[in-house]
Amino acid sequence: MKQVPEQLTKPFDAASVEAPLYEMWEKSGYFNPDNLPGERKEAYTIVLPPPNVTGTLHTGHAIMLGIQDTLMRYKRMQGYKALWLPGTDHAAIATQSVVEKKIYKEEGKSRHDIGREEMLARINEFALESQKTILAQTRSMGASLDWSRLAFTLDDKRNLAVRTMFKKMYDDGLIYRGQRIVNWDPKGQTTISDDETVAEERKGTLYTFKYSKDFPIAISSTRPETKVGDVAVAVHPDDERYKEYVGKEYSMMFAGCPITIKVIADTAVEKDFGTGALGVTPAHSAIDWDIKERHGLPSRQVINEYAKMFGLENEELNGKKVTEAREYIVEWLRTEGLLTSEEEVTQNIPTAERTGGVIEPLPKLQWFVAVHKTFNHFGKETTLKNLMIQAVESKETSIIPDRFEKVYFHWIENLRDWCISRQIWYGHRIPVWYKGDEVHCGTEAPTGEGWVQDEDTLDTWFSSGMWTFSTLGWPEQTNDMKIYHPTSLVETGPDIIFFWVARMILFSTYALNEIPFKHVYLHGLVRDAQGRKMSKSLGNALDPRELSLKYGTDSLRMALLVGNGPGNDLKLSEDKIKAYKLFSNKIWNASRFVLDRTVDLESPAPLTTEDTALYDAWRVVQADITSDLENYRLHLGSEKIYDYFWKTFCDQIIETHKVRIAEDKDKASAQTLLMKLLREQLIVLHPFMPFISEELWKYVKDDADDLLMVTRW
RNA sequence: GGGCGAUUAGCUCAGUUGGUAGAGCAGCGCUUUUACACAGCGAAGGUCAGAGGUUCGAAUCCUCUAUUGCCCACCA
Repeated sequence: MKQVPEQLTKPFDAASVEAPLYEMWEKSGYFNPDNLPGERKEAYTIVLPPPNVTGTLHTGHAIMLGIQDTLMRYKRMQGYKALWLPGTDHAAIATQSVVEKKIYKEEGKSRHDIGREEMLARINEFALESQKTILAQTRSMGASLDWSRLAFTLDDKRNLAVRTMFKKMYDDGLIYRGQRIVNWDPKGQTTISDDETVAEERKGTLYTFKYSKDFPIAISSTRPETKVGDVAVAVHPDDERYKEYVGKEYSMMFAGCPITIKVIADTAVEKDFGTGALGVTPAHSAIDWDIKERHGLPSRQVINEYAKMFGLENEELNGKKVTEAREYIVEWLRTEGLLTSEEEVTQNIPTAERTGGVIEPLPKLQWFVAVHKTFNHFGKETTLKNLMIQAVESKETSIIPDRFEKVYFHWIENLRDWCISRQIWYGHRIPVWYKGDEVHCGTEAPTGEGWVQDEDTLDTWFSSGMWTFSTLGWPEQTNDMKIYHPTSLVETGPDIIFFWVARMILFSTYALNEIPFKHVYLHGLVRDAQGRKMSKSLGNALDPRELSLKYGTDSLRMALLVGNGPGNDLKLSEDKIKAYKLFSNKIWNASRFVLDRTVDLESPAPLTTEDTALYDAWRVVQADITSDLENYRLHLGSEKIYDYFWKTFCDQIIETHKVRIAEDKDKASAQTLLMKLLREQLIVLHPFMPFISEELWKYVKDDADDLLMVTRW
C-alpha cells in the first residue's frame, strides 16, 4: 500500500526546497539546449539583457527574469531547442564612475592619481565581485539560463567582435573621425551621446541686448557669456526688419574682447522668437555650428573642458566659470546701457545622466557612426537609418505593445550621427593607431615602430548592441550562429529602447543582413505601492532577494506577472506577494489531499460522463492559457491558472469528489480525475511557479517520467 | 512645443475580436473533531472620469473636455 510521503505532511517551506531544486536542474544539464531530451528541431532563443556590473539586482531585474524564465520554461516544455543565454554588461561610464567615487571617498584619490593601468585593475576587481553577486541572485530567482554560454560584454571574445565590427564599419566609411559639437560633460570629463543626456528644467533669464551702441540689431540670449565667441548674427531670409543689413560686417569690442559680426540670412532662425535675430556662437551651440558650416564662417572657442572661460583678450574673464562670466558680462551690458530687457524663462538644460553635470556643447575631434550615409549593403545602396526603419516597418521585428513602434520611428527620424568615443578608461579601446599623419584601423596593432593607439574607449552600447550575435560566437561562423540567430525575443524595459533595442537592430541588420530578434517585449517599470519609482535614495526599493526569502520565489514571480500587461507600470506591494504565498500553500495542501485520497488507486479508471465533462472544461482552460503564452499575454495566463486551481479545482471539484470518494460513488473515476487534473495543472503551473511545481512533481510523476521542467506541455 | 498612455468596487489592478461588469487586499456575517483558519460558505460594494456620436447592443469603436503620468525636443 502506497503512502503519502512524509515530506508532504509538513507545511510548504519555500526557502528549504528552492536551492536544492535549482541545483538539481543545473546538474541535469537541461538548461543547455544541446542536452535536452527528444528530437528538437526548432530553436527558441532569448539573450538575457545583461545586467550592469555596478551593483546588485533590483525588482526591475526580477520582473525581467520572471517573464523570460516563464517563456523559456514554456518553450522548453513544448519541445523547442530552448536557449536562454546569460551575461553581464561592463557598463563603461557607470562602472568607472562608481569605482572612482568609491576610491575618492576612501582614499581621496582621483583616477589620474592612480593611473590608467592600476585604475583598470581596480575596476576589474570590482566588476568581478559585482558579477558574482548578480549571478547568484539570478540563480535564486529560478532562472533556467544556460550557464555554459555565459558572456561578458568586455571579455576577449566580445572584444574581438567589437574590433571586427569597428574595422568593418570603418572600411565601409560608416565610422569616421570628425570635429563636431559634442555633449561634453565637464564633471565626468568625457563626451556622451545624445541619449545619455537628461533635460532638466531650470529657471533662467533671457537677456536682450546689443553687442555695441553702433550695432543695428539686438539679440536675445540666456548665455551672454558665450557671446564673446560670436561670429555672426543670423536672421530669417524673409524678415523685412533686417533685410538691409544682411551681408554687412561689423567689428567692435564686446566686454573687452574684439569681435567681428557678419549679418547672414538662414531659415533655421525663428522670426518670432526674441528679436528674431540669433547671435551665432559656432563653438558652443550645435545649431550655430551647423549655421557656420553652411555659411563658411570662422569659429572661436571661448569655454574649455572645465566649463571655464579661456584665451580671451580681457584677462578678467579668463579662468572664470561660465556662471561667473555671465554675471560679469550682464553687469558690463548694464553699465554700457546695452541691455534692453531681462525676462524670466524656464528652460530645459541638458545634463549628464550619470554625473548630473551641465552639458557644455564643445567642438571636439571624436569618432562617430554615420547613420545617414549611403553605402553598399549586400549589393544594395542604403543607410543605417533605413536598415533600422525597415526591420520594424516590414514587421520582421514587432514591438509589443505596438504603440512603441511609433516611439521607435520617431527616434530614428530625429537621429543624428552617434558619437561613440569616450574619454574614459574602462571599456573597449578604439582599434585605431596613429603614427604622425598615418592612421591605421585594424583588429590588431600594426607592425613597426612608433604607432600609438587611440586613448579613447567606446560607448558601452557599441558592445551591447552586438549582444544577440557576439554571444553566439560572431565573427566566427559558429554552429550556434546558424541555429540560434535571429533570436526569438528580446525582453526589456522601455527606457532602453533607443540605447539598446535600436542599436541591436542597427548592428545585426548591418553586419548579418538579418534582424536580431522577431519580437521585442517591453515590460513596465516597477513602482512601489504608492506608485513612486523605486530608488535607493527614497528608501522604498524592495529587495527581490529578501522578498524571495520571505514569501518564496514562486510567490514573488507570480506577483510580478499577474495583471502586469506589457508596457504598463506595475505597482508592487508586499500584500500582493503575500497573496501568492497563500496560493503556494493552497497548491501544497490540495496536492497532499489528492495524493492521500488516491493512494489506493492502482491504475487509472475510465471517467464517468460527468467527470469527462469536468476534464474537458479543464482542457479548454489549458488551451486558453497556452494561447496566452503563445501571444505573450503572461499577465492573463498566470491569472487563469491561479483562478482555475483555486476556484474550480479546489473549491468545486475536490469538494464534490471527496464526498464521492468517501461514499464510494464512482470512486475510481473520481480518483482518476483528481490525479489527472493535479498532474496536468502542475505542468501548466511550472513556467510560472517552477519550484513548488517541480517539488510536487516528485510525488505525482510516474517512474518513467523525467523532471517536470522537460515534461511535455 | 510635439507624441504616447491612464482614468473601472474603499485600495491595487484585470477585462484578448463590441454581447448581462471581474480578481486580490481591506471590511461584514456565519463555519473549527473539515486537505488547507495561510481555510470554506455567504452577503455587500461600481451611471466603467464627464459630454456627445456610431450600433439592435459600448468599459471596449469615434469626437471633444477634465484630471493625471510618461517619452521626445539645439526657440537662441
